Amino acid sequence: MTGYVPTYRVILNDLRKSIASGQLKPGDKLPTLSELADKYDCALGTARRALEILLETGEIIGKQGKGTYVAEKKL
Amino acid sequence: MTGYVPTYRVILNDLRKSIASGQLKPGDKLPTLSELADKYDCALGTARRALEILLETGEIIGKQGKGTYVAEKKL
DNA sequence: TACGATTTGTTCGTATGTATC
DNA sequence: GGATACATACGAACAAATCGT
Repeated sequence: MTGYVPTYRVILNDLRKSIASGQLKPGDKLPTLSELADKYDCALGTARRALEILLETGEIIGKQGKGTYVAEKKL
Repeated sequence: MTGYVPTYRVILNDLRKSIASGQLKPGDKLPTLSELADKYDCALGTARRALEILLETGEIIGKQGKGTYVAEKKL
């Protein structure tokens, strides 16, 4: 089984793994939407969906015109 | 000022208010995507965006082919 | 059993706006 | 002004699950 995993979930999991492992540290800039879409061979909207969840949960911070960054750890 | 509020945020806030006020109780069925899109005069995708956030945060539960329901309060 | 209608779930494409560099 | 990048919104297509006939 293992089931089907939607693309946006794959991206979401990968990013969370990168943050948890310290590969991406607080303040670090994440790949752009274009880079993610290219890496996972998906549409921009699909890549964005992963980021939207991380944004909503406060795990990353989006800065218009600049990029998205790993949020500072909150206690 | 007062700032612009995106449509999906308006829907999100309204639904959260309905849940917090008890107007929508745990187990209750939420309006369908079509109904929300109709009520707020927006596209299905925009209405869905509000629900996706509530789904991600566990505030509601989606059941394919049936509808979306207010989640049981967790302790 | 089979079919259609309904509803949620995923993905794509496009357009426009806003902010930064 | 132009290029880059995030933010919102629309439309469309298809899959999967459910329900009623």
